[in-house]
Amino acid sequence: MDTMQGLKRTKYCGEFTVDDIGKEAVVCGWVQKVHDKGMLVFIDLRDRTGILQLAFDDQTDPELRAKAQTPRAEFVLMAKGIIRRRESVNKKIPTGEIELYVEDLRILGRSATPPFEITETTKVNEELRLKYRYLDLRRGEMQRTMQMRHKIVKLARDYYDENGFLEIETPILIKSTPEGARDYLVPSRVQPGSFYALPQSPQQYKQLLMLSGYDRYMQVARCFRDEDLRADRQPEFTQIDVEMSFVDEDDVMTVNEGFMKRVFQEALGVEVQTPFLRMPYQEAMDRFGSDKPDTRFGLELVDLSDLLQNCGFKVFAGALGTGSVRAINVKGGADKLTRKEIDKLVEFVKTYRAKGLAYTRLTAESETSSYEKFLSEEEKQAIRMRMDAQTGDVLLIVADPDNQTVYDSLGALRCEVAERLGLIEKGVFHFLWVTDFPLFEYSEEENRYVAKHHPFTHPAFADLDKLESDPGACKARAYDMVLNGCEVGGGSIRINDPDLQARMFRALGLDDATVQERFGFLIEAFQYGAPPHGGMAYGLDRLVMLMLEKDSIRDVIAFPKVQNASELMTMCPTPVDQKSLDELSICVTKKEK
RNA sequence: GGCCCGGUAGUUCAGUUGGUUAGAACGCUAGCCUGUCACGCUAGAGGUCGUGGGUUCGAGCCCCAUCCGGGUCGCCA
Repeated sequence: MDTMQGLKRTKYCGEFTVDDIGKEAVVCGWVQKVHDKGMLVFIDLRDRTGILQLAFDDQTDPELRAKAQTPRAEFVLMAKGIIRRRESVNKKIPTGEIELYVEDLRILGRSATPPFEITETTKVNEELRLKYRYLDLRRGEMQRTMQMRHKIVKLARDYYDENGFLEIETPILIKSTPEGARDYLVPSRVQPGSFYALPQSPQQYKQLLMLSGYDRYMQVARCFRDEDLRADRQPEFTQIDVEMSFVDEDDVMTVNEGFMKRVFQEALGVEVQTPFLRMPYQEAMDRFGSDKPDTRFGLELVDLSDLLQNCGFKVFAGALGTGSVRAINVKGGADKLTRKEIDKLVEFVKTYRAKGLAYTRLTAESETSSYEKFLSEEEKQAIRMRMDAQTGDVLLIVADPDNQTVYDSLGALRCEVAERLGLIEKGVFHFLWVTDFPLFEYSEEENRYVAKHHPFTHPAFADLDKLESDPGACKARAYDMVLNGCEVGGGSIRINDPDLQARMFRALGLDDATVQERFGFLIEAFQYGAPPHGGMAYGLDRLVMLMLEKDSIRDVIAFPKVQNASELMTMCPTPVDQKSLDELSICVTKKEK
């Protein structure tokens, strides 16, 4: 192998243009492809900017030409020569009109045959890509993704800086508070039996920073949650975390709409209209069956409950009272939604606990329905009228005594149908705020109310007197930023009154001792002049994923984890040796495998 | 923890009703080639069909278990 002694790179491969013709140049990179024609040798050299062709011909010193025939894919080369115009142009690449006519070639690194070809087009199993992530990251698509991610983070820092925000780092080793998601725990060596937690978010620290008078804070913050993974969820992820003092909802929303406008403009060249639509939670549920509605298409939910008060059909009648009967009309969907397709949708809604899916399919030839025969002519007509049912339409109905089940199943169904029917336009970005969330939700598992957002969320002013008497009816001063059916960010105005915070903890069923043990420092801090404050946090990974229209969050993270929370390259987590465990006073009782 | 999908050369895949020696393309190796760029030509190597068990005269194919990966429900203040 050679050294790079005496050579210094002049420019990246992709930066050369016809203006460089005649100039001497030194380039370095990885071998994309060798075209060995015997007397003519071409090597495509790749770096993070693109590809430049190295050329050797019959005028080249035979020894050098022979050397040029030895590199294989992914060898690391450095070459000195003269940029010249190509005899035959390759219109497919930006540097296709020029080449480097090589005078000095150095082989700086050899490569084994890679487990997969590193090209733009080769399809490779993700499992293999992740095992060899360092090779996968060489691909142009990943290079562009990482560069875009960098740009978005830089825009965040620039934007918030220009608006008076300070980036302040908060600790990674923090106190464990078992409210909410599971914590990742870190054992303390010097205090046997005690543990730190990794932060699920910098929530409490950023609130304390407001109390300390920093007024506007932001952080690109790594967060950890020990919960099961999804296509859009990783156990460690990055938040753009923002907090402001002396603000209300409008202030937080306005400054963050500004960030979206800026980042979409500068990173993607997309104009985002502000202010965003604001939609109360209940409206989002009633119209879209979701608190993060995808507003890029219609298929809105329609409540049929009032039409079926005296209905003889048990499935519908049984849903009334505690629940409801709701439907979507798939306009003109009858050709695509065949009986067989509808059967699949029936199975689909069952995953959301719906017991079934009633349908009416109206084609020019026939009208088929799973339920109309159980209804009176008046009821049937009333439904069709309300749904604006016409020939070519398909009505899909879910009835359930639990409203949440109706919302969940129909909300997911409308997205599924839109996907199958191709109703979702590419390259469009629909933002909205969902507001007026419930403050609490009832946990069947814990048999008590739990905070829907987190326990520091300020209740709506109108509901302050209902905190104890009717917690289920209390609204929160919380807001989620929703983009194309995905929650990209969320936040709230926080409680700054220690008495109100204490009432909140009591409403959550936490006794004084527990509150003191878990949140004592916070309550105490709030005795010392806490300003009104609020903020929000973005899921950076999700934002990047949506901006680049990727299907998986793993595609925008350099070294992601797979579904069982392990990393396929290093194979962590791994058992540790007994000595390490002893040092930490840890005894492992259950060993897997 | 539940449900669904997948696992066959290095890679991406095909493999009929269970039937002889498991195929293709790309990649790889060797040789040839004076403008290639999805180069071309000639020759060649390469397989524990994820793993274990079972059914059968016979299993890549059927059954059971298990591992790995993906999607999803629960979970994710």
